[in-house]
Amino acid sequence: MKKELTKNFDFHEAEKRIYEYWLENNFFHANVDKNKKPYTIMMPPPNVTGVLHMGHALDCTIQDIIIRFKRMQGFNAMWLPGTDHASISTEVKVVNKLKSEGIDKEKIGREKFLEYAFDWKNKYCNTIIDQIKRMGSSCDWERLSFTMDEKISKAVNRVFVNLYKEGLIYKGEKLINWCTKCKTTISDAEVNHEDKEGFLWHLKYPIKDSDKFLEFATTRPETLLGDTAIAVNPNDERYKNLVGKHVTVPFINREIPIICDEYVDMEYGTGVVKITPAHDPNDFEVGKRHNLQFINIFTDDGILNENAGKYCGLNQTDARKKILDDMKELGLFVKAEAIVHAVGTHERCNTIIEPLVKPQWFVKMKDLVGPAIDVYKSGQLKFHPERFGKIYLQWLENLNDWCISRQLWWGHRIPAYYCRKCNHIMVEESKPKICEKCSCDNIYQDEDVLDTWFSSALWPFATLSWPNETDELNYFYPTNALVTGYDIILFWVIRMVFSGLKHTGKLPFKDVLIHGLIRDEQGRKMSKSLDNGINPIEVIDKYGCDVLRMTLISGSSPGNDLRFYWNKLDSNRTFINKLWNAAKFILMNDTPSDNLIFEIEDKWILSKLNSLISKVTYNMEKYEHGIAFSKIIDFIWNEFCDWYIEFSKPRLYNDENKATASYVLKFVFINCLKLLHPFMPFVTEELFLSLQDEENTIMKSDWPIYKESFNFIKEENYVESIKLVIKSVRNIRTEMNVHPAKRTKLYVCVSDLSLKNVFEKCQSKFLLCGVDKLIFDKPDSDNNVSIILSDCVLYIPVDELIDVNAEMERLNKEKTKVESEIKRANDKLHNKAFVDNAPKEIVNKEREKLIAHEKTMDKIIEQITKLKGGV
RNA sequence: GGGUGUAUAGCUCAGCUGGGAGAGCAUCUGCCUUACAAGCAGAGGGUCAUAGGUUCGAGCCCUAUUACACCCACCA
Repeated sequence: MKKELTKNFDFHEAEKRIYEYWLENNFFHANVDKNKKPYTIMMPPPNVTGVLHMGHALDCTIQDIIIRFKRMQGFNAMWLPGTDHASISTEVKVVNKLKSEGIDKEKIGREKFLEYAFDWKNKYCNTIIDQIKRMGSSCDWERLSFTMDEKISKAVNRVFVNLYKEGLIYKGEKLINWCTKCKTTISDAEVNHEDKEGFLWHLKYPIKDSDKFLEFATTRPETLLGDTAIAVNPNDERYKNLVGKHVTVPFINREIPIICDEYVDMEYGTGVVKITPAHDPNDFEVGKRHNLQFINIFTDDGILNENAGKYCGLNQTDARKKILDDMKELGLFVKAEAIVHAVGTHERCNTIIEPLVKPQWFVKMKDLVGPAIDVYKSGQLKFHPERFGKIYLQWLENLNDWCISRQLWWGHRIPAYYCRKCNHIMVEESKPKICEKCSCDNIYQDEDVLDTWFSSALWPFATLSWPNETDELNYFYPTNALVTGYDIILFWVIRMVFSGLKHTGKLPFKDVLIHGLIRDEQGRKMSKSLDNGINPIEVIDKYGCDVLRMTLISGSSPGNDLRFYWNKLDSNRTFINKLWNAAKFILMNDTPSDNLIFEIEDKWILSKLNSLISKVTYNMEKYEHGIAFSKIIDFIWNEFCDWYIEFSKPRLYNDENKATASYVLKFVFINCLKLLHPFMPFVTEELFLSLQDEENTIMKSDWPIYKESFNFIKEENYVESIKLVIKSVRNIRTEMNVHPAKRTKLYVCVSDLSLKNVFEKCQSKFLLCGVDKLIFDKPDSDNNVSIILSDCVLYIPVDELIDVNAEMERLNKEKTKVESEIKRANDKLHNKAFVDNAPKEIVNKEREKLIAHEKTMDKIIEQITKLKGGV
């Protein structure tokens, strides 16, 4: 006898114990094994900025489902976990924390600051790892990585040096996005464009050697202090005669030329644009084309600098106000027009981005994007759902050079070294001892660190010790699938693809599985500011990990956002309970296997299980987890529990071929547990262990396989007929308010002899509808309610006299229903086009339906005639 | 300005290759039947956003429209 199960599943105790058991036995670890096919997933490393949220829980759940599925299928499955240093995000948090303790980053200096940052990292990293474990994730903890690990730093340096030597990384003075709050550059991808209400100011400059003015429009009047030209469209007749002349910028009395450039839109504003090459991306380009001067008027804090003359020291808002006032005073103000325009802000702190010209490091994208586009177009790289491929492509085709230097401390310091004496730049993996040009030893390293995504881009191979040609790298790389949210396709997926192709010559993964975001009950994004985020651990504490995982998977489809309902958790919990109780029932009736003789319901459920296995496997392979999962639930609840277990009871209790019933119960249930295991690892493991004689983890059991020999079509049909009779009788009894406990006889008129035999043999099954005796004959008395099915007529005897009129009415209603069915089928079959064009199976199916309905109709009419005779 | 997604039962959402509209929750009715009341049995509830088109046949494919959401973009 196996161990008894408690009343309910105690997930608190079990989850802890089972996870320990898995760890102790090293089930998650995968070694290089050339006899087995590898299956690899690299976990998108969560940022060490804080605790994990529901989105991570979804991410982990999907990956764990895939990896457990593949492991059971016999792959050498390896899921590598890790965390990301998240350069700017973490640095901002650490700076704030220090600030609250009265510590100033600049005062303590780089090294001390990094100590604090590592403390922070260690703290959150541990929390994150605990969270991932609580989610049941079967990742290979021995391979846990962090983006600032030595091996990854080594890869980062190697990549930087290689790209530099190939000319794909360069240092250049370009207009970059500057965050005046974080005091660092950021990449284009980190800039959000928000529509904001503002004004289009119409101002004018005096034209030199003339008493006329040139009117222009601008959204940023304060930048006029950095103007070095004013531009019109070359085709604009209005201003043709002015081109080549000069205007004077007031306050600083700078004379600037009137130039023409295609970029100017004649229709917009006055068709005249002031050009501030140092503070606007378009103006920057114009400035380069026309060799204009670049005058920076801002400090790194966004305050006007000494180039701003008397406005020096003012912030932008004050400067704007003052300049507009002064322009009015000078009579140079025309009007203000209210407009809505896009303003770039930093996605992390919402500060308005200031475009500035600064020397920074860039990755030249032109040569790198090509291969990344090719792998998609040739079908090597696949997105699920497919539509995300379009987004991938759209982004790749519009990429500008990637600004990778950041004026921060937390991150990979740029491996560029400068000679103090001759300013020579050396890019090397480690610090050169002497300057290769002047041989002096006065050398210092670039102060900046790299964009955090520079290292994430190398994640799939850097974690396996690239550039070392390790066995691990050759075996586990390229990986198989990448699972992530749609919000980081640009930041991460694209960069991993071109980096993988460039540095390893291989596509880092073939399948990209994109999931949606988790929203709150009202459909809002979960965010700190709304304080509507839910910690997955809170849910796990309350409901258990399996319930959380079910909730994240069921009723969702790939790529679509998902609302998080507490309500949904309750309904999922009931399934665990159902499963638990089914197991209890099976254990209670466990009988040693004997000579197995399968009865029709055994064959029916085995056959059903067989097709379930095939369908579920198909959906799993296509990453359709929600569909696969609901099919399993449906089978367990609505076929196995509701019917098979009920069918088995008379056999078990009366010892009629009990051994076979017990065997089939266990066999089917264990297969269900296996199918369920990727979704709900804990409860399935607990039950699997309880049902086995030996301790044998479900994790390493074989994924069920479809078997042709388990197809029992005939038996499936017989049992479906029995079910139909039972359902029909139940329906009538309820309609007639017959107490469920009341037992009746059932008269059955069935013409098909083999079906009659089946019914005869299965008498006990009809207890499920309160029938304790079948009589294969017409009843003597007329006091019956009749049920007409296509292959049989049933009569339920009633005690009281039946209301003939009511019974007539009921039969007539049935008749109308069947009539309309017959009409529908007839219309279809008389439609020559349908018969000629539709596939044969469809037409045949329609014919069969018609015949069945006609049979039913005959019987209904017969019954009605009989009733009429009685009246 | 360009692009993508969503619109199906009161609510939240599934619907795989085009072949009689589904689930969970909620509602109504009856049952504490020896695995399970976190349960069982039964029932009601839908013009699949709108208008066209393709097809023998459309929730699904095509075109247009409407509403909502998101992404990209330098119009000063």
